[in-house]
Amino acid sequence: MESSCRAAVMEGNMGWGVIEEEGWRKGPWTAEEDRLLIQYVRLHGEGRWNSVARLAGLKRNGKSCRLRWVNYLRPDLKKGQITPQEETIIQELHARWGNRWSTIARSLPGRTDNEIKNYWRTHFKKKTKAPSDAAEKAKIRSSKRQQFQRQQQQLKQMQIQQQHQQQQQQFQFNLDMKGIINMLEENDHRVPSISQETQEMASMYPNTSEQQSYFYSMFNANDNVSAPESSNEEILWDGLWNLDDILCNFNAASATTKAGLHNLVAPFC
DNA sequence: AATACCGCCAACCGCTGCTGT
DNA sequence: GACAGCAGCGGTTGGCGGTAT
Repeated sequence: MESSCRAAVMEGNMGWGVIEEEGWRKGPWTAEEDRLLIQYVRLHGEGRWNSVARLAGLKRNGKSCRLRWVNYLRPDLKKGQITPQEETIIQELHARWGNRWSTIARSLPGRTDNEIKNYWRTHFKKKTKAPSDAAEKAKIRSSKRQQFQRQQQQLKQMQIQQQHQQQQQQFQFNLDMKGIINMLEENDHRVPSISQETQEMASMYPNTSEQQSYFYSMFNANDNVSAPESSNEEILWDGLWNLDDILCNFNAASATTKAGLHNLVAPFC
Protein backbone atom coordinates (compact mmCIF):
# COMPACT_ATOMS: atom_id res chain seq x y z
CA MET A 1 0.00 0.00 0.00
CA GLU A 2 2.56 2.50 1.17
CA SER A 3 4.89 1.41 -1.56
CA SER A 4 2.19 1.62 -4.18
CA CYS A 5 1.55 5.20 -3.22
CA ARG A 6 5.24 5.84 -3.26
CA ALA A 7 5.47 4.18 -6.63
CA ALA A 8 2.71 6.30 -7.98
CA VAL A 9 4.39 9.39 -6.65
CA MET A 10 7.69 8.33 -8.13
CA GLU A 11 6.04 7.74 -11.45
CA GLY A 12 4.43 11.13 -11.36
CA ASN A 13 7.52 12.96 -10.31
CA MET A 14 10.07 11.28 -12.43
CA GLY A 15 8.18 10.35 -15.54
CA TRP A 16 9.26 6.76 -15.06
CA GLY A 17 6.76 4.04 -15.85
CA VAL A 18 8.01 3.90 -19.40
CA ILE A 19 6.33 2.02 -22.20
CA GLU A 20 8.83 -0.25 -23.95
CA GLU A 21 8.99 -0.79 -27.69
CA GLU A 22 7.18 -4.10 -27.22
CA GLY A 23 4.44 -2.25 -25.40
CA TRP A 24 5.36 -3.42 -21.89
CA ARG A 25 5.23 -0.95 -19.07
CA LYS A 26 8.28 -0.62 -16.86
CA GLY A 27 9.09 1.07 -13.59
CA PRO A 28 7.14 1.36 -10.36
CA TRP A 29 3.80 -0.35 -10.05
CA THR A 30 0.63 1.65 -9.57
CA ALA A 31 -2.11 0.72 -7.11
CA GLU A 32 -4.37 -0.14 -10.02
CA GLU A 33 -1.81 -2.53 -11.49
CA ASP A 34 -1.42 -4.18 -8.11
CA ARG A 35 -5.16 -4.59 -7.88
CA LEU A 36 -5.33 -6.22 -11.30
CA LEU A 37 -2.49 -8.57 -10.48
CA ILE A 38 -4.02 -9.62 -7.18
CA GLN A 39 -7.29 -10.22 -8.94
CA TYR A 40 -5.56 -12.31 -11.56
CA VAL A 41 -3.80 -14.50 -8.99
CA ARG A 42 -7.04 -14.98 -7.07
CA LEU A 43 -8.73 -16.23 -10.20
CA HIS A 44 -5.96 -18.19 -11.87
CA GLY A 45 -3.45 -18.89 -9.15
CA GLU A 46 0.30 -18.36 -9.31
CA GLY A 47 2.16 -19.34 -12.44
CA ARG A 48 1.58 -18.85 -16.16
CA TRP A 49 2.93 -15.36 -15.69
CA ASN A 50 3.12 -14.69 -19.40
CA SER A 51 -0.65 -14.98 -19.57
CA VAL A 52 -1.11 -12.21 -17.04
CA ALA A 53 -0.89 -9.39 -19.55
CA ARG A 54 -3.55 -10.93 -21.72
CA LEU A 55 -5.86 -12.19 -18.98
CA ALA A 56 -5.55 -9.39 -16.48
CA GLY A 57 -5.27 -6.47 -18.85
CA LEU A 58 -1.87 -5.51 -17.53
CA LYS A 59 0.79 -4.00 -19.72
CA ARG A 60 3.52 -5.80 -17.81
CA ASN A 61 5.59 -8.74 -18.89
CA GLY A 62 5.43 -12.02 -17.04
CA LYS A 63 8.70 -11.54 -15.26
CA SER A 64 7.67 -8.21 -13.88
CA CYS A 65 4.33 -9.60 -12.69
CA ARG A 66 5.92 -12.59 -11.01
CA LEU A 67 8.44 -10.40 -9.26
CA ARG A 68 5.82 -7.97 -8.06
CA TRP A 69 3.71 -10.79 -6.70
CA VAL A 70 6.53 -12.73 -5.08
CA ASN A 71 8.28 -9.76 -3.54
CA TYR A 72 5.43 -7.53 -2.59
CA LEU A 73 1.84 -8.69 -3.08
CA ARG A 74 1.92 -12.24 -1.75
CA PRO A 75 -0.39 -12.37 1.26
CA ASP A 76 1.92 -14.51 3.37
CA LEU A 77 4.73 -11.98 3.31
CA LYS A 78 6.08 -10.91 6.66
CA LYS A 79 6.19 -7.13 6.88
CA GLY A 80 8.53 -5.18 9.07
CA GLN A 81 12.17 -5.33 9.97
CA ILE A 82 14.33 -8.41 10.04
CA THR A 83 14.37 -9.68 13.62
CA PRO A 84 17.56 -10.62 15.48
CA GLN A 85 16.59 -14.29 15.19
CA GLU A 86 16.15 -13.93 11.46
CA GLU A 87 19.45 -12.12 11.24
CA THR A 88 21.19 -14.95 13.02
CA ILE A 89 19.64 -17.47 10.70
CA ILE A 90 20.61 -15.45 7.65
CA GLN A 91 24.19 -15.36 8.85
CA GLU A 92 24.23 -19.07 9.58
CA LEU A 93 22.67 -20.01 6.29
CA HIS A 94 24.80 -17.66 4.27
CA ALA A 95 27.90 -19.15 5.84
CA ARG A 96 26.53 -22.53 4.86
CA TRP A 97 25.13 -21.86 1.41
CA GLY A 98 26.64 -18.61 0.19
CA ASN A 99 24.54 -16.33 -2.00
CA ARG A 100 21.76 -18.83 -2.53
CA TRP A 101 19.16 -16.30 -1.50
CA SER A 102 16.13 -18.28 -2.53
CA THR A 103 17.36 -21.26 -0.52
CA ILE A 104 17.94 -19.05 2.49
CA ALA A 105 14.55 -17.41 2.00
CA ARG A 106 12.85 -20.80 2.17
CA SER A 107 14.05 -21.08 5.76
CA LEU A 108 12.59 -17.70 6.64
CA PRO A 109 8.87 -17.90 6.03
CA GLY A 110 7.40 -14.64 4.84
CA ARG A 111 10.73 -13.26 3.71
CA THR A 112 11.71 -13.02 0.06
CA ASP A 113 15.05 -13.75 -1.53
CA ASN A 114 15.17 -10.13 -2.68
CA GLU A 115 14.61 -8.89 0.84
CA ILE A 116 17.30 -11.12 2.29
CA LYS A 117 19.68 -10.25 -0.50
CA ASN A 118 19.16 -6.54 0.10
CA TYR A 119 19.51 -7.00 3.84
CA TRP A 120 22.72 -8.92 3.44
CA ARG A 121 24.19 -6.35 1.10
CA THR A 122 23.50 -3.47 3.42
CA HIS A 123 24.27 -5.16 6.73
CA PHE A 124 26.92 -7.76 6.23
CA LYS A 125 28.75 -7.31 2.99
CA LYS A 126 31.03 -4.59 4.27
CA LYS A 127 31.85 -6.52 7.40
CA THR A 128 32.87 -9.60 5.46
CA LYS A 129 34.89 -8.00 2.72
CA ALA A 130 36.77 -10.90 1.28
CA PRO A 131 40.14 -11.09 -0.49
CA SER A 132 40.37 -10.23 -4.18
CA ASP A 133 40.14 -13.83 -5.37
CA ALA A 134 36.84 -14.28 -3.59
CA ALA A 135 34.92 -14.43 -6.83
CA GLU A 136 37.13 -17.21 -8.11
CA LYS A 137 36.75 -19.14 -4.91
CA ALA A 138 33.02 -18.64 -5.05
CA LYS A 139 32.96 -20.12 -8.56
CA ILE A 140 34.81 -23.20 -7.40
CA ARG A 141 32.52 -23.53 -4.43
CA SER A 142 29.55 -23.09 -6.69
CA SER A 143 30.57 -25.85 -9.07
CA LYS A 144 31.27 -28.20 -6.18
CA ARG A 145 27.95 -27.28 -4.74
CA GLN A 146 26.16 -27.99 -7.98
CA GLN A 147 27.80 -31.38 -8.18
CA PHE A 148 26.74 -32.11 -4.66
CA GLN A 149 23.27 -30.79 -5.41
CA ARG A 150 22.77 -33.17 -8.29
CA GLN A 151 23.78 -36.07 -6.10
CA GLN A 152 21.35 -34.98 -3.44
CA GLN A 153 18.52 -34.18 -5.79
CA GLN A 154 17.07 -37.62 -6.09
CA LEU A 155 17.28 -38.19 -2.37
CA LYS A 156 15.74 -34.80 -1.78
CA GLN A 157 12.77 -35.46 -4.01
CA MET A 158 11.89 -38.49 -1.95
CA GLN A 159 12.26 -36.50 1.24
CA ILE A 160 10.12 -33.69 -0.11
CA GLN A 161 7.36 -36.14 -0.83
CA GLN A 162 7.59 -37.44 2.70
CA GLN A 163 7.60 -33.90 4.04
CA HIS A 164 4.53 -33.06 2.03
CA GLN A 165 2.70 -35.99 3.55
CA GLN A 166 3.73 -34.84 7.02
CA GLN A 167 2.49 -31.33 6.30
CA GLN A 168 -0.87 -32.65 5.26
CA GLN A 169 -1.06 -34.61 8.50
CA GLN A 170 -0.03 -31.51 10.39
CA PHE A 171 -2.68 -29.42 8.70
CA GLN A 172 -5.31 -31.89 9.77
CA PHE A 173 -3.86 -31.79 13.24
CA ASN A 174 -4.17 -27.99 13.34
CA LEU A 175 -7.78 -28.24 12.34
CA ASP A 176 -8.29 -30.64 15.22
CA MET A 177 -6.52 -28.22 17.54
CA LYS A 178 -8.88 -25.45 16.54
CA GLY A 179 -11.72 -27.71 17.48
CA ILE A 180 -10.18 -28.30 20.86
CA ILE A 181 -9.80 -24.59 21.43
CA ASN A 182 -13.42 -24.07 20.57
CA MET A 183 -14.32 -26.75 23.08
CA LEU A 184 -12.22 -25.02 25.73
CA GLU A 185 -13.91 -21.73 25.00
CA GLU A 186 -17.27 -23.32 25.36
CA ASN A 187 -16.28 -24.78 28.72
CA ASP A 188 -14.97 -21.35 29.70
CA HIS A 189 -12.64 -22.38 32.46
CA ARG A 190 -9.09 -21.29 33.12
CA VAL A 191 -6.50 -23.16 31.16
CA PRO A 192 -3.80 -24.84 33.26
CA SER A 193 -0.09 -24.19 32.77
CA ILE A 194 0.97 -24.53 29.17
CA SER A 195 3.37 -27.37 29.78
CA GLN A 196 0.73 -29.46 31.48
CA GLU A 197 -1.69 -28.50 28.83
CA THR A 198 0.48 -29.58 25.97
CA GLN A 199 0.73 -32.99 27.56
CA GLU A 200 -3.01 -33.16 27.91
CA MET A 201 -3.55 -32.06 24.36
CA ALA A 202 -1.08 -34.53 23.06
CA SER A 203 -2.53 -37.36 25.10
CA MET A 204 -5.83 -36.76 23.37
CA TYR A 205 -4.27 -38.20 20.24
CA PRO A 206 -3.07 -41.59 21.37
CA ASN A 207 -3.26 -43.04 17.89
CA THR A 208 -1.34 -40.36 16.08
CA SER A 209 2.15 -40.65 17.40
CA GLU A 210 3.64 -38.44 14.73
CA GLN A 211 1.32 -35.57 15.54
CA GLN A 212 1.97 -36.06 19.19
CA SER A 213 5.74 -35.95 18.91
CA TYR A 214 5.54 -32.93 16.64
CA PHE A 215 3.34 -31.19 19.12
CA TYR A 216 5.77 -31.94 21.94
CA SER A 217 8.70 -30.70 19.94
CA MET A 218 6.95 -27.41 19.22
CA PHE A 219 5.76 -26.54 22.69
CA ASN A 220 8.35 -28.19 24.90
CA ALA A 221 11.50 -27.16 23.10
CA ASN A 222 12.65 -25.36 26.24
CA ASP A 223 12.08 -28.39 28.41
CA ASN A 224 14.56 -30.62 26.64
CA VAL A 225 11.83 -32.86 25.39
CA SER A 226 13.19 -34.55 22.33
CA ALA A 227 11.78 -33.44 19.00
CA PRO A 228 11.27 -35.89 16.17
CA GLU A 229 14.59 -36.57 14.57
CA SER A 230 15.19 -35.63 10.97
CA SER A 231 17.92 -37.16 8.94
CA ASN A 232 17.87 -34.31 6.48
CA GLU A 233 19.83 -31.18 7.24
CA GLU A 234 17.68 -28.83 5.21
CA ILE A 235 14.50 -30.01 6.84
CA LEU A 236 16.21 -29.42 10.15
CA TRP A 237 17.05 -25.84 9.22
CA ASP A 238 13.60 -25.26 7.83
CA GLY A 239 12.23 -26.38 11.12
CA LEU A 240 14.63 -24.25 13.09
CA TRP A 241 13.03 -21.03 12.06
CA ASN A 242 9.52 -22.34 12.48
CA LEU A 243 10.47 -23.35 15.97
CA ASP A 244 11.89 -19.92 16.70
CA ASP A 245 8.72 -18.34 15.46
CA ILE A 246 6.63 -20.57 17.62
CA LEU A 247 8.77 -19.88 20.67
CA CYS A 248 8.39 -16.15 20.06
CA ASN A 249 4.69 -16.59 19.99
CA PHE A 250 4.94 -18.71 23.08
CA ASN A 251 6.69 -15.95 24.98
CA ALA A 252 4.27 -13.36 23.71
CA ALA A 253 1.40 -15.47 24.83
CA SER A 254 2.92 -16.55 28.09
CA ALA A 255 -0.19 -15.58 30.00
CA THR A 256 -1.70 -18.98 30.55
CA THR A 257 -5.00 -18.16 29.02
CA LYS A 258 -7.03 -19.50 26.19
CA ALA A 259 -6.08 -16.42 24.22
CA GLY A 260 -2.46 -17.43 24.65
CA LEU A 261 -3.19 -20.85 23.31
CA HIS A 262 -4.89 -19.28 20.34
CA ASN A 263 -1.70 -17.44 19.48
CA LEU A 264 0.28 -20.63 19.67
CA VAL A 265 -1.86 -22.39 17.16
CA ALA A 266 -2.48 -19.47 14.85
CA PRO A 267 0.91 -19.52 13.04
CA PHE A 268 0.06 -22.91 11.58
CA CYS A 269 -3.21 -21.81 10.12
C1' DA B 1 20.71 25.87 5.24
C1' DA B 2 23.05 23.26 1.87
C1' DT B 3 24.97 19.19 0.35
C1' DA B 4 27.31 14.90 0.58
C1' DC B 5 26.85 10.38 2.02
C1' DC B 6 24.67 6.11 3.14
C1' DG B 7 21.06 2.67 3.99
C1' DC B 8 17.10 0.84 2.18
C1' DC B 9 14.24 -1.07 -1.21
C1' DA B 10 11.72 -1.85 -5.58
C1' DA B 11 12.53 -3.13 -9.93
C1' DC B 12 15.15 -4.54 -13.98
C1' DC B 13 18.50 -7.47 -16.49
C1' DG B 14 20.80 -11.47 -17.97
C1' DC B 15 21.60 -16.09 -17.23
C1' DT B 16 20.37 -20.87 -16.08
C1' DG B 17 17.66 -24.83 -15.58
C1' DC B 18 13.41 -27.16 -16.26
C1' DT B 19 9.64 -28.83 -19.05
C1' DG B 20 6.94 -29.78 -22.93
C1' DT B 21 6.89 -30.71 -27.87
C1' DG C 1 18.29 -35.45 -28.74
C1' DA C 2 17.16 -30.60 -30.18
C1' DC C 3 14.66 -26.75 -29.57
C1' DA C 4 11.56 -23.19 -27.62
C1' DG C 5 9.20 -21.18 -23.97
C1' DC C 6 8.87 -20.29 -19.33
C1' DA C 7 9.99 -19.77 -14.40
C1' DG C 8 13.26 -18.80 -11.17
C1' DC C 9 17.59 -17.00 -9.49
C1' DG C 10 21.31 -13.81 -8.43
C1' DG C 11 23.44 -9.48 -9.62
C1' DT C 12 22.82 -4.76 -10.39
C1' DT C 13 20.73 -0.24 -10.73
C1' DG C 14 18.67 3.95 -9.37
C1' DG C 15 15.65 6.82 -6.50
C1' DC C 16 14.06 8.15 -1.87
C1' DG C 17 14.75 9.50 2.73
C1' DG C 18 17.47 10.08 6.77
C1' DT C 19 21.76 11.58 8.84
C1' DA C 20 26.25 13.61 9.14
C1' DT C 21 29.22 17.37 7.99
